[in-house]
Amino acid sequence: MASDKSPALPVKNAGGRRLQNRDRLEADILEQAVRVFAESGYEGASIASIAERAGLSKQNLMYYFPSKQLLYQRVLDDVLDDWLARMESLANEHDEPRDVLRAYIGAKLRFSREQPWASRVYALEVINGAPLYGAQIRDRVVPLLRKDIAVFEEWIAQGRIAAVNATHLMFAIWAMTQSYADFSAQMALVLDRKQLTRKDYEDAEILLTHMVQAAIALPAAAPGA
Amino acid sequence: MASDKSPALPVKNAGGRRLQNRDRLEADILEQAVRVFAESGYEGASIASIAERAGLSKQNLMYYFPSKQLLYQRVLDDVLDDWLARMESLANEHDEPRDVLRAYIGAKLRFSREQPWASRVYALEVINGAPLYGAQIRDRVVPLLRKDIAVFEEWIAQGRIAAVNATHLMFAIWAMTQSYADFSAQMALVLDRKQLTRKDYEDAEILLTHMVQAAIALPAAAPGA
DNA sequence: GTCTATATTAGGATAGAC
DNA sequence: GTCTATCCTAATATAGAC
Repeated sequence: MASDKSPALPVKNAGGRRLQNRDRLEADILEQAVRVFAESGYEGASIASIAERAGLSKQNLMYYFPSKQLLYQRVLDDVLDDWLARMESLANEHDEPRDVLRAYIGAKLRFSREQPWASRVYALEVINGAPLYGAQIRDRVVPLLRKDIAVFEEWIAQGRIAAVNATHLMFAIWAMTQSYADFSAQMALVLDRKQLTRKDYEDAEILLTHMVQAAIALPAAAPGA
Repeated sequence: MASDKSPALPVKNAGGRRLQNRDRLEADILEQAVRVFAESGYEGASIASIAERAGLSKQNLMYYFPSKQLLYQRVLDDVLDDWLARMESLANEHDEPRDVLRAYIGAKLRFSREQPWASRVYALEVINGAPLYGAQIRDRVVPLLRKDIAVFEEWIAQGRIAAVNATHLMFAIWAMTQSYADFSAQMALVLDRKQLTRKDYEDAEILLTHMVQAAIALPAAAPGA
């Protein structure tokens, strides 16, 4: 009975895990880390819970990621990499504003649906005032948003869309699409489901596209001009 | 210099504080608690940091709020009380849909501006899946949202607004207004300010009102109908 | 190069002093 | 009724074993 409560199970870790290469193991850790950080926030998340889900000891995890903060920043780096890769193909001079915006909303919504943990980790960091990742946001996200806003303003100057506040329009698009990851729990309660369905995302895309397109629609041109 | 590093300062607490009545002291604690929870999340917030800001020891704080979870729930209760008091005066059968929506957006934006910590604490809870407050959200928030959505649907049935998806329209309004508290850090970075100004909120209100009103505008009626 | 035993601090909570 | 000294667990991180 003395061995009954033996802590930390010196069970030798079965030997199989350690044979997979480092990259693979790091990927496993990061996959669990993004979920745990999304569920509890940076300070609430514990190395132990991440390690447990990834199937190794917390001390072992810290061999691969020497500190909690480094792990967290790596998680956010990956979140941004994924998001930027999806979004940068848009907002070119491109075709019609309507089509560009439809594609933009679709891509952002898809990210919320396919990577809800990533969206939430990012949102948590921003809500908390970006204490640990503000510099990266300033360097990698803000320039992109500014570039998109400049595109809107160009369209306005060319008379292709209505003269709305381009900055706040961008904020609105970001907020509406982001909320389908961040606020999905409340949405599911309103819709009386366990979680949002594919159909819900389709309905969302239709409404959001309609809202943005209605907002930028030029007033019906006076026929005689 | 030996006293230089004395921990915990057994300074007798000055005697003045304890003379104020319990209600006043609880209000002080709650005011600091909402800030700390907003900055660090539930698990990240520590009793010690809340107590320190409120000017008492953590053990003493726990005399007034016996557990962290009770303090947290009390904070969220107060957040909801404040929010509900501001919102329930709206969404009556009321005048024109345009005016009702303008007032609704204005009130929700004002809450984001005046009570950013309250908004953020609530948002953090929802993002984390509402593990500690889901029942209250279901009982107190969801019915209100459903009622508002039903009002939209009534308007649609009466042909007073365009036939949009009322549920997602409500989600969009919530997301856009909420984001001026939750994402203000990122917005400030984009706008290159330390924090959002009154003018920013005015610009926001104009754009959001325009977006929603454009979305619900009836297609230009055929003149001869 | 990979993993584990150990140190150290800070967390929430209780029992007891005033 | 109000506040404080103390307990115990769990957190991150390091030093050292294999």
